[in-house]
Amino acid sequence: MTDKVITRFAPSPTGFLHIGNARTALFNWALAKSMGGDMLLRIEDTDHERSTDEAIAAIISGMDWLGLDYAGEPVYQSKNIDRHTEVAMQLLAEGKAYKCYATPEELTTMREKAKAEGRPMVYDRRWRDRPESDAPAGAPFVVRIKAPTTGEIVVHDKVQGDVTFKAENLDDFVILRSDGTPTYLLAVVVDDHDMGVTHIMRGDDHLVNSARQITIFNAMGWEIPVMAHTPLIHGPDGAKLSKRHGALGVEDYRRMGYLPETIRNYFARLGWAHGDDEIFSSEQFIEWFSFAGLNKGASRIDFAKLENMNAHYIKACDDSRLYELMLALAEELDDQTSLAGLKANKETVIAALPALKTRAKTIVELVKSAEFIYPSRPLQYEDKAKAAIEGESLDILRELQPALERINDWSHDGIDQALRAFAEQKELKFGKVAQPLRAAVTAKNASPGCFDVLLLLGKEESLSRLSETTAV
RNA sequence: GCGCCCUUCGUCUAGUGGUCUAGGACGCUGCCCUUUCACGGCGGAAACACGGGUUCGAGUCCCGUAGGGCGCACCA
Repeated sequence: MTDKVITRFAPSPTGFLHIGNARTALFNWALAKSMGGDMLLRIEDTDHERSTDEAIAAIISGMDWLGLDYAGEPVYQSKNIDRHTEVAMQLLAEGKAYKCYATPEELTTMREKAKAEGRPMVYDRRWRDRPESDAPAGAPFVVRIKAPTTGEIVVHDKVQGDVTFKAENLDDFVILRSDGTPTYLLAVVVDDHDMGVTHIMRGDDHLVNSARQITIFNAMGWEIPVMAHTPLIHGPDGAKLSKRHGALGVEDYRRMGYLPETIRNYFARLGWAHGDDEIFSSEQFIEWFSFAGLNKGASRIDFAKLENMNAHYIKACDDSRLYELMLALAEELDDQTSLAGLKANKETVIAALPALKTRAKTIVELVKSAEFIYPSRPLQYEDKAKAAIEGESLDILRELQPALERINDWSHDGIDQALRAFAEQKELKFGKVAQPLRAAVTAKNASPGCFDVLLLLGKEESLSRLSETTAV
């Protein structure tokens, strides 16, 4: 039991589940699963200003959508504040931390001076060894930890290797604010320890934090968990992922029509590799996951590749599930027209899916491609479709109409034979007949093949649309 | 500015001193298939940031330079 691997995902609820955090969760999840352990979820909600119930719900639903499960109930950091404070007091009592009465102004001056002298901007420990009697009576104070003043702190990182920081560059950071509340640095260490976390994997923007937190682990005499800092993901332009890149939250990806398995596979592959494997299941990912496969440098999101992978998973997806996904998306995007059309034509849509699947990169595109099944009447022709049914093509369609009406066997073969016979009789290339017919019936310039479409719509509907077209 | 880290095709990456005239994937592109759009099949262009070492031999090890990233709060 004591050997069981425990990882944790610890997002702060600030609006949505950030895709970068989601990937961190994915890695933690895979790590835990691969070692027969569990991943825990901890909501870092100590910043009341920014934490909302909606944000917490977004994180949980995002995890759920991605299929990332965690053991037990989410832990809310805000509920452990008393415990964090208790630890701070213990450190204070043991002389491993001290009260600092430096004012904000003093700290600002300190930073400016350090900057001017080209030194790291660290607190100069002016209260570290001053006697309590020097304390200004009744003045506010913060509690700072006594960090090592000499030597070095080494983060033994499973991804980055040993990263060394000189003690002089890491100051005595605050663990308890002047209002008595614990800081993030303290809270995380206490929670990680109390939750029995054995492996901490987080973005490498936390590397310096880890060095500081090691100080707390040591001061408390707690075992330091295995640490791993994963590279960050950047936008297509190489800059830090931000709003202007468009898709930040996992919900954005869902709304853009990506499948959860695509997101899992793509983001697992981003910054991590198992040889040349590109497409793999979550089971394989878990089986293959190891720190060794992680890269050190940041990587950029490539939406073209993401789309390609999504197209792959759409093709592989079961038709009835795809239909449900289409419904859910139409609902989420409040696309009432599609929602009604999809619901009213469930059988036809599902029957059309095998042909539609190969043409869609996203569920959004898939929904759009199904529109020909339930078009508004009179038909609204897309420009290119209109061009395909003008002039001689319109004449051909008019002559074709009776030929189609005579078809008794409305099957793939039956339609095939009739159309080819018609083309041969008129001495037309087959495309001269099929292409206008397809455009006339779907009102689109891109759709499944002619036979597929006629078959899906049925004889009556097909002829109805055709006569509407030729009646112009 | 200070600290830490990173650097193979446009992008994601394989590569752990010889098998690298550097492999795969996406994208781009040529051809084939074809009733549109796609799918699919077969090809092509495309990279070891630069400069020094070490070594019989370097994409792989070391140093420097350049470029990039992250961090530098009584925020998390």
